[in-house]
Amino acid sequence: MTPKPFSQPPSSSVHVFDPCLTINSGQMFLWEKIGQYWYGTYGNHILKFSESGVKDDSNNEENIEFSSLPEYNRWQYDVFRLDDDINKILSDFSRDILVSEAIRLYPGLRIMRQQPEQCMLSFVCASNTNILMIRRMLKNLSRKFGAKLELDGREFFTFPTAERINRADDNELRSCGLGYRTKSIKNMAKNIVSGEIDIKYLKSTNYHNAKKDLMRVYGIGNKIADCILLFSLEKLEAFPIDVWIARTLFYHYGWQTKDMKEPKRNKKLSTNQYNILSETAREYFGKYSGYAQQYLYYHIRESAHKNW
DNA sequence: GTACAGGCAGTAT
DNA sequence: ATACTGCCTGTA
Repeated sequence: MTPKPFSQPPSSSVHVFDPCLTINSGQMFLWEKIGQYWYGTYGNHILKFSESGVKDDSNNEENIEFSSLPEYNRWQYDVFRLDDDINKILSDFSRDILVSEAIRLYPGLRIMRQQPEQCMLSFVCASNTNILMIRRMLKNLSRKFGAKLELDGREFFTFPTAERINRADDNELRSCGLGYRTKSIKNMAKNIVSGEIDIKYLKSTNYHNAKKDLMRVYGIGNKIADCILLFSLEKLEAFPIDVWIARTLFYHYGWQTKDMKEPKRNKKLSTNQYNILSETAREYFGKYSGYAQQYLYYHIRESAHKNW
């Protein structure tokens, strides 16, 4: 399975991030727009920014108003990854036709940096379900186990800590709509509290070590581990492969592993197939493969008129 | 009623 | 290594 060579020259245009587009891309679950403001749950913080100013003066984000509760100074640098050199990252793989098309259509799309504990507890709920359902589960969890904060005369709930989830009653968790994921989130929380899952270590070690460590937890498989690594543990080479990405790798890139005749439905990727495709993607897209995945994912979902 | 939605673990071959 | 199966919940 040799990757096709790049077939387009690198793009040299300037890229400016678009927070709204980024939030809408399905990587973040607990953000909502109320009036002209976006509000997001980030661990024990509620983050807020104004939408106005993004479109009119797209060359700087100075006139976007950012705030938070409790105070988190300049959170946008962490959360919107303004520390990334986006032009360098995009030029790393923008010669690929499909990704460069996605970059042209959605130049403001980015990856957001999530709070690791929240990210782990969130994505462990994301198996075999859709984004609407994930949102519902996480909202229910926050309402039930998070702390209530008042902002702009409205109630918000922070995301529950692992410690709180760990001592939550199974039936209470289940009543949030988790179903069989109850066991998974409970195990995730337990592993975080006990220190079996050590966020500092996961951040500092390399991609493969961190992934191996994460996948020891009940409920964390290949895909969910990659999401956690990409969105919260600084592993930009992580390339999560869901059914959509798998179909794209098959139909567009022609990267079929043995027996992957038609990944239409029922045909789930085996662990081995996942690993082969994942490695192939990293070789092809480079050390920022996660960004390429995000552009691909958004593009193919939009083309399919999927609702978020 | 049936099919499907951004997987994973357990078991059998 | 791969194939098959069950699984909560909600919607079309």
